[in-house]
Formats: sequence, structure tokens, C-alpha cells
Amino acid sequence: MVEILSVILILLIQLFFIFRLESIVCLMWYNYPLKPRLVIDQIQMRSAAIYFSMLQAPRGSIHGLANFCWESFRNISCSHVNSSSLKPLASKYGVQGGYRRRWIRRPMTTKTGGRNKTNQAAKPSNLVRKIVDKKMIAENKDLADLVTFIIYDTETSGLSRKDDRIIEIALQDLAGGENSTFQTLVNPGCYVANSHIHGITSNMVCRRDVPRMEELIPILLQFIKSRQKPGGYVLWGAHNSFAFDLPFLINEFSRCSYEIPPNWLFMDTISLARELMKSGGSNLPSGISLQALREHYKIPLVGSAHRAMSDVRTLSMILQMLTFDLKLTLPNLVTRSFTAFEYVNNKRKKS
DNA sequence: CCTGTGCTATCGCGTTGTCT
DNA sequence: AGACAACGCGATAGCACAGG
Repeated sequence: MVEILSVILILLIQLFFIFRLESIVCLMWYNYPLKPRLVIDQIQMRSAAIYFSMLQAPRGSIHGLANFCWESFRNISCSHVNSSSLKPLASKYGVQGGYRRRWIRRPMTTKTGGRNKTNQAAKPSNLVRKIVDKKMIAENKDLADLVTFIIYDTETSGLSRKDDRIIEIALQDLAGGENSTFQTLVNPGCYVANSHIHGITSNMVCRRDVPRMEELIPILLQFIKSRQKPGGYVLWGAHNSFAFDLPFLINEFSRCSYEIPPNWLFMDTISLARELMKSGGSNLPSGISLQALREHYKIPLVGSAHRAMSDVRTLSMILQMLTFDLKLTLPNLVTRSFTAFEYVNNKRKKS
């Protein structure tokens, strides 16, 4: 008698979790009421697709949520599945496949061109391939004592990462204090064709008293070392960093046979601006350019735009506004960053 | 001008359910 | 059992936009 009652009780608990978890997921996604099992399974998938397109949430996160629910259920089911009376139920509702299969990302088995591309990632020559666990860094309680936040900006002789060179670089350590900024012109050893953008002419940079990049990098490394905390990390931020400044920086380091230190992390403020625009928390009608953000936040222009230090100072203030609006903390920024090695590796995987 | 990123629309394959 | 429709979802193309 007691045995029968315990089996009924376990069955009820399982049924509760089957319908409860699904109803939670359904209600969260599309306010679907509780429906019979098979219908729910399809509704979940449809509503999930709507959720993606409406909010542009990463698809993985939905899978994560769904799988979390399933895992929760599975764990509970697994704990009882040894009971022979419950095996059919467990197998039907997920433990051994069945409908649960629908939640799993399918492996790439399709034959369309390019889908089964082999991983073409090659090992970059000048980047230290040290794994940096950003999650671990972000979870460090003394993060503020570990991270040096540098805002940087570069002016270049053009747009081509291959043919053009950095002609000016400026940095600002957000911690402030003495010697918290660094700015210099760089002798590119080539003609500057885009002086109309930044006002820097060949005559200004192609001079003996202007350092070339190979001379500047050791000075730059020394400056960063002087600002860095013992055993800490340097978080570099720039506007459109991943598409512009960082590739130039990587190319210059590579060209001069220098390694970008593995404890340097890079983040892009343009992605924060996009996030803000998407969230609708702030109206950015005129785009997400540095100028648009400056006007949006009513930040006065100090010096001339498109000069490195002027843009760095502007971006420093914009960053504070963006992180405030998005309610981001330092750990949030660290988890959004990449090392130079990761950046190059990701780029090669995509191409 | 060049190049990277993000978004949107579209295509095509695999899975599932339904109908005959 | 087989045909078909509906759907999810990965991959891709095309576009806009950002940087100098």
C-alpha cells in the first residue's frame, strides 16, 4: 500500500514538473496558456522564433533557457528513473530522447555550400596564445584593483589596414592622476593622403623628431607598464575598435615584430551604442557615430574632432554615459572584451 | 576610398505531425 | 507507408554604418 502511494506521489511530482516548467516557458515567451503536451511543444518553438525576431536576442540564450528548464526536469526525472514504473514516462518526456531532441542544436549535416567549412583558423605568428579566462577575471571581487582601463584612439593615413599606417595615437588611463595620458604623432614613412580628415600632414609626421612605430612601441609598452597593476589586466576601449583601431594596432605590432601582451583586453564602444539604440532606453536619432553620441550627451568638443586626444577625451565621457544608461559594471565590460589573439582567431574563423 | 560588424531577408535541410 | 505541409534553424547575401 505504501509502495503504491509512493509511486503515485512520484508520478504526480513528475507531471507537475512537466506542465509547470512548460507553462513557465510558454508564459514567459508569449503568454500562451497551459496546453496539452504535443501542442505546447510546437508552440514553444514558434514563440521562441518570434522572440528572436522581436528582440534580436542571441539564439543561443533561448536554447540555454530552454535547456536549463529541460535539464532541471531531467535531473529530477533522472533521480527517479531507476524506478521501473517511471521509465516509460521518462523516456517519452525527454530523459532518453523523444521530444527532448527538439531542443538540441542539430549538428551541421546539411550539404549547402560553405556549411561544412573546415576550420581555417591558423595560428597567428605574433600573438601570444595564452588562454585568458575573462569570466574568471570578471568574477574577481577585486576587479577594480586588477584592471587598468585605457581609452585610446588612432589617426591613420587612410582606411586600408594593409597599406595605411597609424600617424597619431592617444591614450588616457581612466584612473586619472599624474601621467594618465599619452599622445604622440607617429612617423608612418609614407605620404599622408587624408589630411583633410584630421589635419595631420606629411610634413608634420615625416620628420626625424617624430618617432616611427618600431621606436614608439617600447615606449608605449613602458607607459602601459607604468599604469598597470601588479598581475593585472589592461582593458583597451575605442570607438569602432574591432573594425578599425584594433586591426591597425595589431598590424603595426606585427610589422614591428612585437607581441601584443596576452593580458591586454580590447572592447568596442560602438557595440555599447548599438545595444543602447536597440534597447530603446535612449533615443539616438542621428546614429551611433562618435559625433552623434557626443551631441546626444551634449558633450562639448575640446580641441578639434578627428584628433586622437580630443576623441579620447570625448570617448571617455561618452563611455561613462553609455555604461550608466546600460547599467553596466566593470565585470560586464570585461566579459565583452577580447584579447588580440581571440580577435584574430575569430576573424580567421569567419573568413 | 577599405574593412569589419550587425541586421534582415532568404534559402535549404532536417524533423515532426497530419492526411490519405 | 508515403506524401505533404509546417516549422526550426544554420548559413549566406546584401545592405547600412562606423572608423581615417
